[in-house]
Amino acid sequence: MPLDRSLIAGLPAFSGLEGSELDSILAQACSSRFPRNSEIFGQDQEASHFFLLLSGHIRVVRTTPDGDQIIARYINEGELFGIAVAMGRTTYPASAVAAVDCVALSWPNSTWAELQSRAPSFAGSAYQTIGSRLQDTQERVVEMSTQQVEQRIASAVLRLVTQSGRKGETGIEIDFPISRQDIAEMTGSTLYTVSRLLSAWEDEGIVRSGRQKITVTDPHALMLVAENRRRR
Amino acid sequence: MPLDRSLIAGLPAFSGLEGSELDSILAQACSSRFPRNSEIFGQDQEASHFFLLLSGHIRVVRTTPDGDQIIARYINEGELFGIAVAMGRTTYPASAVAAVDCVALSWPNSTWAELQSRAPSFAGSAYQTIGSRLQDTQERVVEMSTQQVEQRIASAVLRLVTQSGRKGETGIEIDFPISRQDIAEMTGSTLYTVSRLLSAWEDEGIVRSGRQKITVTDPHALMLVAENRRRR
DNA sequence: GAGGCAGTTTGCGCCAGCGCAAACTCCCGG
DNA sequence: CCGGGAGTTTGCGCTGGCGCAAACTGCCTC
Repeated sequence: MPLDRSLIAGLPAFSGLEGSELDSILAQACSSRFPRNSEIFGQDQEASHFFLLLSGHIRVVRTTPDGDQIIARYINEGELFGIAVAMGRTTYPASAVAAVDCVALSWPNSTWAELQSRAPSFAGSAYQTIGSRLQDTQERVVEMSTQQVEQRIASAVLRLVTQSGRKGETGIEIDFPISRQDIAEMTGSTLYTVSRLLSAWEDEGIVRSGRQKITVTDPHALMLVAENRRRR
Repeated sequence: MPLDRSLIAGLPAFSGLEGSELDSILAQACSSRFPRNSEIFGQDQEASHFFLLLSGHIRVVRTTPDGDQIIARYINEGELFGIAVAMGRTTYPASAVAAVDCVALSWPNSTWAELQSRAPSFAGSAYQTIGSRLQDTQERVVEMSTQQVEQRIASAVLRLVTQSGRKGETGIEIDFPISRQDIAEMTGSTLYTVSRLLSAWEDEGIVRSGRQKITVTDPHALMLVAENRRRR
């Protein structure tokens, strides 16, 4: 089945391209479904494709030699991922796992060079993506170096909520299942500490949370926690 | 004074370029001296130029709103830095300070687009630089999340020694002045802890260290420390 | 609707690493 | 050669956050 250009026309990665360009880019792409918890590519695997997430949420995970896992980031709808080719890498530096059922476009890496010359604005947006991920990661290093666990966890939850939030009954909720363990792996802490803090915040009326679910009821108060300015 | 192409001909960033191309790239560049401890550009400053370090060592520093400093990385001879333009940024995300007297080439950002089309392999190497910095930074996040302070500091010293090492009398030494505080800012620890560990390692015969100076006498033993495999 | 499993909560004890304070040492400039 | 300041060392006490263990809870399957 042919892919419709309306799938991608609105995305920033494709802004400034002609409709006909879009069609020819799409002609080389392939659309796939990835069920929840399936692996889209694995760490250190030969990089063969790059991807664009059409719908769903993806967890990017790095695993250390002795089995510790770290969540590098979550990918949201409309974002590029697996763009090892744009960094001149031949393997994926982390694995990508569908946090919910996902649909993604993929292109063989061999199309990168041609795409870059035919649609430089597309390549440019890939480079910008990498640049902003470098910024985010640096920011994370700064947080881990200077802030204590409570602030880091508050920041992480805020980021999740603003980037992947959905309006719910009582506040903004993270719109994919996320466990205490996941938050721990994003913040360099432990599932126990995350659980204790979420409980404490719930007592203060800042969040409501349950099994793989977090709703922020008072974002402003959570910002104060993240900045270590909350009065207790 | 005209710049000689031999300055840059050997650098990976310029591999695969004609001599005449080199000359025309150099014609747009400007060479500057930066005395030790001077600032080359400041964090959040409008990005006007990108740079190539010809000689010396540069410290890239991020400062938080409440005054904490983090060393993001050190730049060695032959490396690009300040390439905000390649990431589509308009400001420098960190400041750059000369760790020793330095000489660097600089180009106005306005030359980037032209350079990219005339010497795509040069631009490509800039993108690769950004990609590998992203990898390094992710690696640092993983270390900070999973390893304890002693291992992180050992890894940091090893990295400094392999990237900026110089053979000395009794071992390999870091060839620019570096304080306990600097190491603390690279590893998310404190100058006290760094000092204590260096003292302990000195007792074990792994390093020798003094004022702003570190010499690794037994790199293999230090690797064991970094991997948490040393027998005590 | 009855398990059962995956995820969560909470008590408890512990220790790695922080951070102050004070002393020390080395280097540099005059 | 002397003085001062920057960088370093070390003792000491404290505590944030870890990590085990055990109980609990809610969801999904059969």
